[in-house]
Formats: sequence, structure tokens, C-alpha cells
Amino acid sequence: MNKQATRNAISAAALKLAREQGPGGFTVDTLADAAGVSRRTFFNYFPSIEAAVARPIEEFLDGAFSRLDERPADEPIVDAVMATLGGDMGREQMAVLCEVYAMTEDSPQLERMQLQLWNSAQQKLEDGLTVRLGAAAGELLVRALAGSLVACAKAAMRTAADSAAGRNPDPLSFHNHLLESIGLLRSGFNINGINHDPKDS
Amino acid sequence: MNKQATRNAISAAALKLAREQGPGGFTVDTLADAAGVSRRTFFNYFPSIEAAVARPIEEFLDGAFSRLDERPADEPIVDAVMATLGGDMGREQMAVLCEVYAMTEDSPQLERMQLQLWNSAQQKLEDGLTVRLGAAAGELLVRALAGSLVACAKAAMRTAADSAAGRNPDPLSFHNHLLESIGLLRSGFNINGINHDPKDS
DNA sequence: GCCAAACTTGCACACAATGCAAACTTGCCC
DNA sequence: GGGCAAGTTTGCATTGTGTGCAAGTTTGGC
Repeated sequence: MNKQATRNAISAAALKLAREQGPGGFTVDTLADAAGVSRRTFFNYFPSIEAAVARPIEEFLDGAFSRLDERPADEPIVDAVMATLGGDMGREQMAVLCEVYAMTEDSPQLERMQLQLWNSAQQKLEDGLTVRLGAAAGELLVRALAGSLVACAKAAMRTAADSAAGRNPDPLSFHNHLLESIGLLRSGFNINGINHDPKDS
Repeated sequence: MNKQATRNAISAAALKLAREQGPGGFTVDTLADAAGVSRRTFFNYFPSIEAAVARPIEEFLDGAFSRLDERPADEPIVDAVMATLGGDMGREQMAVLCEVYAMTEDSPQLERMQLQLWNSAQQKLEDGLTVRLGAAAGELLVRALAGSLVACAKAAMRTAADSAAGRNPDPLSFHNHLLESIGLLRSGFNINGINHDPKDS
């Protein structure tokens, strides 16, 4: 069996079981069985059940953020992020992403796993930003900006997942939310405008 | 033994061992021994070694973000966050926070644990923001803003930890970095100013 | 058909985590 | 100061995780 095929078989089985029994509702043995491999082989591919379940997220983030290098160097960062993250994505993929994202509620393990994935995406973004911004930008700026951008993406994803709760994987929802949240970030969240003491005006 | 005292004994022992052998460099049995309790008792207090090691972070974040409720309702959010997060903190505590934060390098487990702690801090912040901003603010805004603020705090912490690497727990470093990164956030990171095509100017 | 490389498997082992019921400790009331 | 009740600790048993290792099995090229 091809290595890639095995990997797919495992993560597919993991997703299936997670749907049926909830993430964390089954053991590695069960999963290995369902995927048609031995327990040992499972561990050759994934270090934990959660890693297998979260693979769609990992692939999405990996794909998106490594496409960042291919963007023109003089493109404003925000546009580059929009282009890579918000790029073409099938209804299918979007649905899975939202689904897995939503499973976080039921499994702290899965939640941590996803947090880690987003975190390593942020690190990739920091690398990209460092290159783009050059010496002009301090470490602090790079980190805060990367973190904020990722936070916007997460917010967009979460909100998209919420609206898709009643089974409606709207593929554009994420894209629009992403656009909106990054717009907010761009304007400093109108921080100076909102929540001022009423007597100000 | 008082419950609180046991808790402290355990997390103190955990910190000590983590310093000596690295996080993840020892087993629960060792830790339980060092803390003077049984293995079973350890698990009555913490679900994992990492949770015990990361307790200082947890306490810091819990403390900071629950103080958020006590801030005047008409205070601008950013100021409130600065006041709660950047508030009084001893050299001692700062040093420990940086130390634990830095240990993430050596232990994915510990890294995930801390990510989760920051994440639940973000959720507290979201609740606070929802109250403060009222219906005027959509979910997306609240999430993106909370995420960005937390990202700034993390960036400040990380940068403070970096400068403290050569043993220099500078207590103000974090506060200043926090101030700076939130200033950046406020101005939308000058996104429209930096990294434009050179020919623009 | 054979060989080497790639891949899978079983086994053994150390450790994590939790339920349960039996101990032990503490403070307090009479 | 005996004894009760609540709070706390412990041992034991059990199930599951994750990894090294060495022996299998498959695959493709020659």
C-alpha cells in the first residue's frame, strides 16, 4: 500500500469514527481496525488519534501558509494573507474544516492539537513576515502582527463554523469573514471609536 | 495537609524538576515522590505533569483576566487590558513566567498546555468584550479583537522571555512590550504604511 | 525468479490516567 | 478523651497510550 494512501485511509477512518462516536470516543485499536492497519502502523503515521482527526486542518494551514512564499514580494502582507488563506477552497473542504473545528467542544485533546496547528502556522507566517518586512520590523512587531492575523483567521473560521452548524457549509462565508476581520485589524478595530465614555461625544 | 498547600507543594516540585531535568524529563512517580505525595494524589490535583508545570501561567492569566470585570465599564478596552495584564507583578513572578514560557521549546506537551491556557484566557476576554461592547459588536469583531489582544500579550511575553534568556528577568520589559504591541494594534500595525511597493513613495 | 528497499506487524515494555473502596487526618461537639 | 463527620490521602486494579526492536511481508527493478 502506498504511503500516502495509508495515511489517507487512516485519517479518513479517524474522521468517520469521530463523527459517529465523537472525538475521543474511541481507542487507537478501534481506529486501526477501521482503517485496516495494525495498531503499530497507526503510530507510524500519527502520534495520536487527535493528530489523525485534525489532519484536514493541518493540510489546509500548511498549504495556505507555504503558498505565502510564492506571492510577489512587494504585495502588501495583508493582501498576501488574504490570497493564500482565502484562496480557492471547495465546499467540501470547507465543510470538513468547520466540522473538525467544531469538534473542539467535545475534546480538550483535539482542541490542544488544533491550537498547536494554528500556532505553527503563525510561526510560518512570522518567518514570511520577517523576510517581507526586513530589518525595518522588530521581532515584537512581527510576532504581534502574525498573531493578530492568525487570530483574525481563526475568528473567521470559528464564525464560519458557527453558521455552518445547521448544516450549511457555505464556502464563501469564511472568505467574507476573513475579509471583514482583516479589515477590522487594518483599522485598529476602531479602538479609538468604540466604547469611549458616552460623554465624549 | 491543606488542599492548597498540597497543590503548591506539587507545582513547586514540578517546577524544580522541570528546571533540573527539563519538562518531560521525568515521570509522574518521580514528581509525586519529590512532592511527598502518592502518585494517586498527584492525579487528584493535576491531570498531567504539564498542567502542574504550567500552573504559574494559569494563575497569572486567570488572575489578570478575571480582574477585567472590576474595571470601570466605560474604560476603553485596551486600557482595561493594559491595566489588568500589565498590572503589578513582582520580578519573581515575571521570572517564573518567562522561564516556564521558554520551556515550550523542549516539550510539545507543555507547549500545547500553554496554548490552551492562553486560549481560555482569550475566551474570558471575549466574554468581557461582549459585555463591554454590547450589541454594537458582532461576534466576529469580538473574537478577532480578543484574539489580537491576546496575540499582542503573547508576543510581549515571548519577547520578554527572549531578553530574559541570559538571566535578566526585567519586570518592566513585559509591560513595555505589551504597551508597544498594543500601540501597534491600535494603529492597525501601520499596515497601510509598511511594505508598500517602493515606487509608491 | 531474485534481491533490495520500502513498508507492515507483533511483542514487550514503561508510563499515563481514572474508578473504587479502604484507610487516615482533622476539627469539633458532647 | 471518645467518637463522629467531613475532608483528604492512598493502594490497587484496570484500561489505554506511545515507542523501540526485530522479524515479517510486499513491491518494483533487474
